[in-house]
Amino acid sequence: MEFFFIIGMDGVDKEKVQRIVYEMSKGSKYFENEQRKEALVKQKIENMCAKVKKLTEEDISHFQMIAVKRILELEASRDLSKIWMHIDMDAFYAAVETLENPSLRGKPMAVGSLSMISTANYEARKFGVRAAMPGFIARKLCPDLIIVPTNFEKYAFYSDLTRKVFRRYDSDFIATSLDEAYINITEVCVKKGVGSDEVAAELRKAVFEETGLTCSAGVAANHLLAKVCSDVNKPNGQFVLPNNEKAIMTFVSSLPIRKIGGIGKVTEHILRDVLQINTCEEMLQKSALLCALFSRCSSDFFFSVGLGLGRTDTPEQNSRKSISSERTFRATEDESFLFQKLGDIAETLSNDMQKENLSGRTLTLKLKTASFEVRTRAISLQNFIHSKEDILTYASCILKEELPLSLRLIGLRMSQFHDDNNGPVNSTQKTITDFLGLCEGASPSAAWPKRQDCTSFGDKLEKHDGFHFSDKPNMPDLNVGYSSIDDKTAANDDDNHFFSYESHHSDCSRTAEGINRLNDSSLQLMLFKTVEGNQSANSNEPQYMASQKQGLIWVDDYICSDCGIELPPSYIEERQEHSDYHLALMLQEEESTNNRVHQAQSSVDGAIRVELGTSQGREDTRKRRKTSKKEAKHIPIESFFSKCKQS
DNA sequence: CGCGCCATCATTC
DNA sequence: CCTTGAATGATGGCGCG
Repeated sequence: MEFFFIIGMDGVDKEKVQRIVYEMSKGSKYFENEQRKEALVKQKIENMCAKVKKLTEEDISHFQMIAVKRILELEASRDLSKIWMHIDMDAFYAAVETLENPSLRGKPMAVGSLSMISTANYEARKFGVRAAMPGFIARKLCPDLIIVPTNFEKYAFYSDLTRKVFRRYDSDFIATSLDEAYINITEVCVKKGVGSDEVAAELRKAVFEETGLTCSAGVAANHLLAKVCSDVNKPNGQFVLPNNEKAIMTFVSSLPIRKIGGIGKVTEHILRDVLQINTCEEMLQKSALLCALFSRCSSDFFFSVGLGLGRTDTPEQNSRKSISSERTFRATEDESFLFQKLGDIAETLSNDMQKENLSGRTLTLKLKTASFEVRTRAISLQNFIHSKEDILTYASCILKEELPLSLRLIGLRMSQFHDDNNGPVNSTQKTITDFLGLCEGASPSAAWPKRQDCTSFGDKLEKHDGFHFSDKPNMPDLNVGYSSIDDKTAANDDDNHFFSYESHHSDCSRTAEGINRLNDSSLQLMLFKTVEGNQSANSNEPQYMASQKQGLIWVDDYICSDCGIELPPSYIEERQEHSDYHLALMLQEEESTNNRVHQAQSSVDGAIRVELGTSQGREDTRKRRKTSKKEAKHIPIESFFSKCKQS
């Protein structure tokens, strides 16, 4: 298992780097978790392979027809009329630190901490030090490494300087982070009557003169390609991909899929191992299979990649959809410590929300256990909250349900905003006409995960909701929707510190009154409790469960006798969970037939969770549900947070 | 069935 | 000092009207 792909780094002893990373990692809880996740990906890949094998000739020709049709549609939407430039600052944080402390120049150095590196300069990269690598491993790779703590104000300051330059070329340029931006230079090229290569060189020169920092530029017909191009001659270089189809197709034909924004480690792995897709070109060659295996949205994205299509428009500014705060600490079970942390997080979250005058009605608690397993629990309220007290009241309520547990991270996220200034929920909503306009502009999304606007198309104007967009697999057009994740530094100068803009929940104290306002969701929580109470009174149930566990049969040591799901013998835990699931279902049925009020049914979750809570460690309930029914295909992939970055 | 809601996963910097 | 923090979107299950 490798944590980092060592890409294009001449002079790096890859073998040695990998060995050291492995030595440092193996045996740790983190490592175990990574292995667990890897196994799940492998399983998913096997399932998909099986699915491919089962496809008949007819199936394939059927999908082939669909694929060809969609590819033609996409091709027809190609827009070569714009010239986009993507700018990526070189080792930005490290470069800024070096600028302010020239003694660092020429020495291997990284920005971050011993637990995590944000950016490494090029000297450090020679040793294999990378962003997203923990500092203690980086030190092992490069004992002389200087690690400088992050200082975001500095970076924001220099980022602003670069943006002043960008603005001169495109007043509507799109900043995607402190160190990256998309700039539409179509007009500038025309006005100055020069080629895009000259414009790029000029802009980079201006950036250097006004900031002392170097950057790399990529020029192409759309965002997706421009971004790839800016990486080609990094650092301090540029690459122009001419706006003609031939050049684009040639470029794309040998391009490894991993270079594309939106295709990460897992997707790369799946595409390679299931369909032998390594280059973007092969996305088109395997189009029928892609159609067969992936959703419309995903397969269309893959085809776009194969065609070298991407966004060509400047989306209107998207407003924030959620705000969150989280903290990692040494794993502990100490509840008073955990609740104190929760309070801290609630406070920073509340402060952050006040800065932007936000109020939300969905609160999500995020936990990471000592074994690196991530769980989230959310509640939606009827009213909008923003005060520390309110947040803490509800958050504590959810957290209690999960304890006891050894945790290494707690996080809180608020979403479903009510913005004071703009009236209820998201006024910057697109109208249907806007949506169609976007579609006519054609371009499929530059990044894969963009179907948000399709959804709001179906919605009424105000309905837009932040956290989750339900699915419409059969929307007429894929598309578009863009998250211009601008930094907090951008434009939030509203110094309105209204503590009570909605009188009825402004100064609610965290105890009595807070609890009184508990609504539906909190009611559900209460229900959990009720069930739990019943259960613990019923003390013979655990044994009953234990005896039943052996009752379930794995046909051919592989297939569940009850629902047909396939789980290899080596998946001991998963099997255990699976039988627990059936058991919980049974108990559930028993209970509901035994006069149980419909309330109990509506909290299946709670019931299942509680039962399992006593039979063994608390496990996730969703997984069980997922494995129910015919849904044997998708064992969920766990997320990786180790990255494969090069910049 | 469509929608709201929840949980998990993937991705990015 | 032993694997970050913030944000977004996709996907999919479940319950409800």
